[in-house]
Amino acid sequence: MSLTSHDALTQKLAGSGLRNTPQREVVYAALLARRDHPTADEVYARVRPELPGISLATVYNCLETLVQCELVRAVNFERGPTRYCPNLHPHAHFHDNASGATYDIDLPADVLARVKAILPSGYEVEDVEISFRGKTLAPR
Amino acid sequence: MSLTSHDALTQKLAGSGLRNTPQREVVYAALLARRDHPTADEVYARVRPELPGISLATVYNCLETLVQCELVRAVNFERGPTRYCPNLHPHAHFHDNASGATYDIDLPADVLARVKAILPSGYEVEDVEISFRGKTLAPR
DNA sequence: ATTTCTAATTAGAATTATTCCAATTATCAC
DNA sequence: GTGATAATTGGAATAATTCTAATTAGAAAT
Repeated sequence: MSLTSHDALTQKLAGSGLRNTPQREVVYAALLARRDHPTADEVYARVRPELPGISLATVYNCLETLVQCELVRAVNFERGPTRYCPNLHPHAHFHDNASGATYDIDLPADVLARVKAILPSGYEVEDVEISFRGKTLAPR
Repeated sequence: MSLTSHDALTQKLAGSGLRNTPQREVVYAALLARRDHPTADEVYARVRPELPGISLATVYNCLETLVQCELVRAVNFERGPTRYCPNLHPHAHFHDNASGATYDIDLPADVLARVKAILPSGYEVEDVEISFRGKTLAPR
């Protein structure tokens, strides 16, 4: 992990009164290294070579912590396992039926605004999730 | 269940080469009767008085069948159990953090079109899901 | 440096929602 | 009615996640 993302992590954690740890570092680094929306199991497999003693429970804990301090987004698609995404820009997700892959789709601010505007008054939105399902024609 | 929804069900099922059954009838009727996005367990509880011998597995089967023939939508929110919705108009969902309730939010065609338009070419969309999370101010 | 306090991690058990399976029952076409 | 197929059933199995109690590590205070 680069110095800046290490610092960003430490700082964000401190902001929530949490410590940085080797486990949180490698989990976050794994998400940054391959942004293919891995599951907790996949993250576990990727960090074990780096930190062989880490447990799956800790991977779950670290991922949850990263979601809490808003460095990572949890992505759910139908009944599949939760996937994790370090992309903090507003974006939607596209799930390829055939391959099971998940792609980030940039979400322009004006479209996001239009979507939020469909809510009647009295609904106070904290989070919006937009996901597509379909097939992709060319390799991405 | 009204005569027309009975017929609609029988016809839709026939269209997919499937039979209508007492189990499918009561499950569909339960969804139409209370449109509060029940889980499979909740549907099971609601149909048992009507059809005491029905099994939970059958409730799951019926719900899946109804989703397949497009009379019902399956709604997933984060890691919660799947909920079921007989509203076929294009709509989004709003999840109230406090109560856990799910509300349908009408989705105008132009907004849906704008959302679909964020996809680059090469992405062929089959389904869009938009969900909000937040709190509601007044009782709905 | 040691103690102390709390946070974080760990291994494994438990839970939840769902799916699978093999056996029975119901229905349709003939 | 008979045979073929679809649907249902109860219970076992599964997958992902969460919980729990015990241990370890780190920071702060002495």
